[in-house]
Amino acid sequence: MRTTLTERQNEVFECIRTYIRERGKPPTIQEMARALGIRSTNGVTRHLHALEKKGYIVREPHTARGLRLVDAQDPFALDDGPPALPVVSRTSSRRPNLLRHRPAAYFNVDPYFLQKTSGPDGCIIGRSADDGMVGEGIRKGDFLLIEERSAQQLRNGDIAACLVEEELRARRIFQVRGKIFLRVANRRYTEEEFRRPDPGCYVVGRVIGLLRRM
Amino acid sequence: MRTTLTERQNEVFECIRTYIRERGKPPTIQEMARALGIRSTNGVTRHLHALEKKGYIVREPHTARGLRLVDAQDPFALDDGPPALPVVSRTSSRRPNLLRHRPAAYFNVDPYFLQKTSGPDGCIIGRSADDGMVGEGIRKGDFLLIEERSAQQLRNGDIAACLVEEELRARRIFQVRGKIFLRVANRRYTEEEFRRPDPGCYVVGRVIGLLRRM
DNA sequence: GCAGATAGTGCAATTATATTCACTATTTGT
DNA sequence: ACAAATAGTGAATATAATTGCACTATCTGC
Repeated sequence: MRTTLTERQNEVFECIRTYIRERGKPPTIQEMARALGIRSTNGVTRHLHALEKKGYIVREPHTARGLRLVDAQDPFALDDGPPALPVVSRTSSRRPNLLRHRPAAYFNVDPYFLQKTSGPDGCIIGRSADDGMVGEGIRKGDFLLIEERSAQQLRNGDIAACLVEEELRARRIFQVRGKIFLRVANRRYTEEEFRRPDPGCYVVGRVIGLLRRM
Repeated sequence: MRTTLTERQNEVFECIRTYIRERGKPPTIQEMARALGIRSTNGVTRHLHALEKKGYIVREPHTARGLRLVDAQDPFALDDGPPALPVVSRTSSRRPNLLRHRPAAYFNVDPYFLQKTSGPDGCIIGRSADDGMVGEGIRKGDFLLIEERSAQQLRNGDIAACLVEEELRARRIFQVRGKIFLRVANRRYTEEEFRRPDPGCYVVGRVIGLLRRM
């Protein structure tokens, strides 16, 4: 049924996804335990049960690395085509200039969704990395239409797309006295706070639309 | 290095590749033995040594499924252009044949969002008339990508787009004994129930995607 | 004829990995 | 106030998987 994930469960999921992308195979339970700072393999097992019940992974009992992401062909291969917006690939908040560097794909987006903006040039697409904004209808995996803007250009209460380390997150942004607050719309997640120039948080821009495949 | 493979070695390599494509992780040595009709794991190990020495795989000693193809990448892409889908205007459930009659607009939708379907021909766009599915991330005013299907073609639990009188609603559909149940994901809304041929309710199809302007 | 690559069998030793149980603690929904 | 979901520790156990050794057999080029 694909219910939403808790913050911790999302970390587990991302840990698996990262591992697969980097090493070409799913992690073992102990490797996950190490990566997540959990000292008991059973702790991880519980998370896996939860992820499986919620439909994010499929498990194959009694087999090493017996684990598959349901998300499936996530590396949506590079399809070229007519003018379109770049779908940014995973980028670190510490290297924001790489954002447009090597897009994972390009999506055709109808101009209707780009109204009010300066046009398609200043827009990119990114993928929501967690469920922090389910309360506002933004789910993990949704493609966010982002109008690139610096933090200074955003107003308090805008929905911003931010890179927090390796994750792209949609959040309501509030900026007060040199601090950035990223407010969530999901009780299982917590508000985050950053000092203004913080390499761990890069504001990509304002979220002006959303695309979802179901 | 990359010298050429013997016929048998190529069979081993293909066996690995197939396995990874189908199961999302590399095979164990015993699984390869079984698949190749070799009765001793050591027989396979020798092949793996050969493949590694020739540069076709990388091995990670002492780890389950500790194996990676050096090659990688089998891209998939089917692509035409950006099809334009009709955005249906207000229609009554009593005149479903007017659905495609005078579209309010056309949206270009990236083929990525139409994958898994028979193509753009059977798809239309409609606008969610209420907040009955906020719990699943669908809000009033969202544009629903709808794969046109009759009620019979939908499975219980699918998210369906239905015309209820003048309103287009997204709902989880369940059909039991000649009745249609439209389940909501919002506590403020109530489940609805219809007899199968009910002019007050017309099932347009399955919701396969979502577009939102913010 | 013979070294060297190729392709196996069968078994035992040793890790790696998954599973289960008992127990604690916090948060969330009703 | 209570049940259920969430998040964990720690230890014991069973199974899955890799590795190593000894031995056989067929090719190939020189």
